[in-house]
Amino acid sequence: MNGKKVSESTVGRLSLYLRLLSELQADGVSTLSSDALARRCGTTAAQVRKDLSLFGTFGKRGLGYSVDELVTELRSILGLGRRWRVAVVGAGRIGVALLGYEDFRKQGFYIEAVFDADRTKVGQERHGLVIQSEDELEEVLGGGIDIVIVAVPAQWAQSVVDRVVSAGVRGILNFAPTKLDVPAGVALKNVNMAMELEALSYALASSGKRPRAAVRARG
Amino acid sequence: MNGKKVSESTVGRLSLYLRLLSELQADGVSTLSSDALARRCGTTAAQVRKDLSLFGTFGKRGLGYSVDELVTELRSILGLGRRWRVAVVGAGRIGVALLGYEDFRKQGFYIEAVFDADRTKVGQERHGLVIQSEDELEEVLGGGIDIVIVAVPAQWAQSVVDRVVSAGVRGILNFAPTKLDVPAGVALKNVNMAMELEALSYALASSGKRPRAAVRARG
DNA sequence: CTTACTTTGTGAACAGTTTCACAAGTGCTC
DNA sequence: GAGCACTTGTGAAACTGTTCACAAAGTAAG
Repeated sequence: MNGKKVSESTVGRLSLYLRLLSELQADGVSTLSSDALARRCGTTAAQVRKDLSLFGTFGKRGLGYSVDELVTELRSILGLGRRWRVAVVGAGRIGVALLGYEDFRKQGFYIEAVFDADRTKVGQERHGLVIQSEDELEEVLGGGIDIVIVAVPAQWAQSVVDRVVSAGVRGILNFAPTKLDVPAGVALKNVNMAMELEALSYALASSGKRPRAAVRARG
Repeated sequence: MNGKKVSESTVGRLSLYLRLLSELQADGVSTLSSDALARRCGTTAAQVRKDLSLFGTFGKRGLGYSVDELVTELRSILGLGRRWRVAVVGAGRIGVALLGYEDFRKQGFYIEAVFDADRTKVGQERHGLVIQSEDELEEVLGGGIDIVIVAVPAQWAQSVVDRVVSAGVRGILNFAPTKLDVPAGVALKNVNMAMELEALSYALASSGKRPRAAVRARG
């Protein structure tokens, strides 16, 4: 492994590679070229090789990559070799939908707590978890939660994030449609569905005006 | 407006600007400099001006931008001056959660139909919409649906997309954690929550090893 | 009207990412 | 083991997106 910096897009592609390789592994495929992987991920062979080369030398010339080995390496690179303890703040529609999302658990992300500010919800059960009061946020998060998913209305998101950060959490996934500030050293990712719809709106509206404005998102 | 190409990141920022400006407009702010806007959006003044300059000349030198005017312009640029007719395919947890998401409707995205392959769900009501059979997909979509949100399990997503595209829909928002192919001329956007979590995992895992690996997502 | 100050719009410089192109390594066959 | 077909890893080139820096244009005050 060399010490070059790794871009966000590279990390995104690594996730994609891993997902695909896991499927192939289940299908019993043992070896794969960068070209075959690239084709299935909608990228190029050179891109695949560059991405992987940031972390080491995993391929065999003339042969390609061992699927098993690459799955192992990618899981290690992405930090998926361990159990990540996750909490959800906000037991609204989105927050609750995430509680039951099996894909998270499959990759080692275990949702262990869910909070809501609404006293009438506190104590109720959702997908096997009892909704806790936001008053208990600091106490519970301090017990070793790694990642918090923020699914509260936009106007409260920043204050929730501030509390979460001061409770020592260093990874945040934000679903509130607003820009959040976190101190350096805290990783923040945003899922903004309204923004994606607006991007579609833009693509559709402008493709009507300009002759060729096809937009294809990566992976 | 000049004919330069507009990057995905620019479009994303335009959404952000619009959201912020709408808030300021509600607060009665009438005028704003690129620097003030940039600061609130986590970008730079030059970036704001470059983004806007792709579409026209909206500012007044020495003064800044009129909030009202810019809101109008951005809505027009993003194609938000109209009602977009949306359908959701997949009435699972995520699909149903989206039906009740008020933010969509606020920006002009109206969810008018929801489909599921599960016969036992068909006919049931969710958030005021009756779940329809996927057999009716082509017929209903042909009635003028602009955008389809795909919220089905990954292994069925591609076949749903193929049907949706051949029904004439040209905008797709995909929540299935898989890479989809669409023909040129169809706009596809992906929301991949598992991938975002993996990016957090990467950031957290590697910040433990390397001295300074703070990751701050834009927006 | 003139001066001082503010802010835009944009060409040019810079930085980051992707693609190209090819030497070097590997397996297979004869 | 020599020749052939294939594929990797990577420096260099091309491309894309961001930041800089400044002329031009506007406001405000005296």
